[in-house]
Amino acid sequence: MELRQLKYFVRAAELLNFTQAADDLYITQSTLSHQIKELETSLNVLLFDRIGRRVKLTESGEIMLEYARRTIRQAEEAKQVLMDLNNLKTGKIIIGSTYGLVNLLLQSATEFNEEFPDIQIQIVLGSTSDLMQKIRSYEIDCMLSFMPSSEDNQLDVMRLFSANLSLILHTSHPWSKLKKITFQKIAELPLVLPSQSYSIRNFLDETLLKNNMQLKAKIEINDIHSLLDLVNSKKWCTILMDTSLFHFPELVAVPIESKNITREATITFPSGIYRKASLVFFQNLIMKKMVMHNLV
Amino acid sequence: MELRQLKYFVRAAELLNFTQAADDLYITQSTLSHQIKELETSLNVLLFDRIGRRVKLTESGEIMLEYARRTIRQAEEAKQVLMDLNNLKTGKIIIGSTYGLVNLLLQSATEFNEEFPDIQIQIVLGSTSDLMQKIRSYEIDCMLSFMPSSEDNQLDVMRLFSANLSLILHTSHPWSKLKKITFQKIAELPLVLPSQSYSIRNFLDETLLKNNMQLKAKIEINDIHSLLDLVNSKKWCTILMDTSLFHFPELVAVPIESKNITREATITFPSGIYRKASLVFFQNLIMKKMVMHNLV
DNA sequence: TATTATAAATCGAAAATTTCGATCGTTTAC
DNA sequence: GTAAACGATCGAAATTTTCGATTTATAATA
Repeated sequence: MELRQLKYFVRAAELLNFTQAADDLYITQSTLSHQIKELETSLNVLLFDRIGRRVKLTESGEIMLEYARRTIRQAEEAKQVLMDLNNLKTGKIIIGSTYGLVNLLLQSATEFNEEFPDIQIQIVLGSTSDLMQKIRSYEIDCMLSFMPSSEDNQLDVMRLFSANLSLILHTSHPWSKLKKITFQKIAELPLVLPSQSYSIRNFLDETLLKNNMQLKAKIEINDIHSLLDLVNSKKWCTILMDTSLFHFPELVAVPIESKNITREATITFPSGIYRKASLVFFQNLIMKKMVMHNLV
Repeated sequence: MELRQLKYFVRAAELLNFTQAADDLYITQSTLSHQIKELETSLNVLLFDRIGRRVKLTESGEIMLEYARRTIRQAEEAKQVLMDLNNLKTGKIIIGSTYGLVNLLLQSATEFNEEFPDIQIQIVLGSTSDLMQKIRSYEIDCMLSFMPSSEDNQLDVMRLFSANLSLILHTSHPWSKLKKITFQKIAELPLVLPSQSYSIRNFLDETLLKNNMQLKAKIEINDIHSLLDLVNSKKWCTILMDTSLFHFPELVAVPIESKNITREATITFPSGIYRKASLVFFQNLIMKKMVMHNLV
């Protein structure tokens, strides 16, 4: 058993397709096939069921996948600790985010880069559940998301700030000074809404359902920035979390009058494993930003 | 970085002598030298200080040693879990013991072998501190010892039974029916004592010191069984924990009247890591034996 | 049902890596 | 000052890994 073989195995187990996995690993399919077999021989166990031309993990394979990841992780942690020890500010951090928080993330990423110009920041957008799965398999270092405080003790979830479902208006709009607003009133306005691919949209739809309300969007769009551009043009309004307004000084958020319009933004790490220096810095950066914006 | 290199590194770090380590690993010194250098290159860090013809670990090396062991351990755990899953009752368990408990261990070993004839039992005798160090570096699977309940949360210590410092006599001796006896009285008897290499002897000496007492042994011997043979010949007495009497039906233990004559026998595992099926069986065996002998 | 496309296994050769044995250069011990 | 001990280095040998081509089996399609 060698780390190389474990890495090959993990990728093959993830893709369940030797050809693709081999491409991904920049080796040939024959090499992968051979090395998997070698690993199986050394463990004296079959890791894959070869059913015809397709493969699936055996029970042993499922278990081995977990241990293989842990072993690789342990080795990478060793390397990272040594790098931190030597104050080597190089490498990469991979940060997951839901669409609703990518705005916040991008700002922090810029500041991060000023401190660590040689550390690459890789951003992975996805749904909360996508990202949680990636955290578990160590594919991302941390994630930003709106999340119901989960009881999973494999995850280290920290609260960042509360966000309220709000009507987003241009300051020139007569209602922009309101302290709050009802769904009934909103129904009168020309609405642009984010498309279903955003979790905010699901949250809005659920909230409407609970309130026995309906809202029809005149326009749907799958890019928050473009959406806000539209609102900025004074012709439209939208509904977003009030914290999505970074960089639009002429827009205001009016909280909606209803129950359960609050969501908690969180940053999540896999728990119990070494947190590299750069990642700790990133975490502090994000949290400091929260304080600065009085969002806490 | 490969597991092979980590294994080479760990052995070299333990022996701090490449030539010896290479012998131990059944490779040549040149191979070891080369592979260590390869590892250092891949980590971009020096693991050893080469001072003249001698080597010592760098700070990075010390840290790496810990991570290397963890990584190797994780890989071996994977293998073990798969073996357990397939009900493969083969392999090896390595059990540490202090001299005072090896008697108990040997009995259990015999029973263990009846259940798992294909699992090799390797017994490592040593002092409590020796063994604790070996537990920490995963050299032994568990250990039997008398131990003051340690607060180390890296160790999983379980109590087996209490043992009292006792005078050991032949049943024919007039004092053999006594319920207890003082050190003053014992001083009148012809004593054989275990030599300083046994922890029981240290414990006895400390207890005497606390009681402002002295005892002179006529004979000292570094083998408990031979010592008991002498006592069995009716000419001698000795002082041991009362639980050391297995297999000598004609000997009795008379507890000594004094404070702090009790020690707790314990079985200790490294905590938080997978315990293979055979080891769990061994643990149950030992604990069941305790119940059977009413030692709990 | 025959045909085609897909995917893993297998085989032999090439490439790369690991290992070895011999030797070199220091350092330590006597 | 000499000999022994030890790690580094070098080139060659052995082993392992990788590759490309081919085979085999299966699923999809005509």
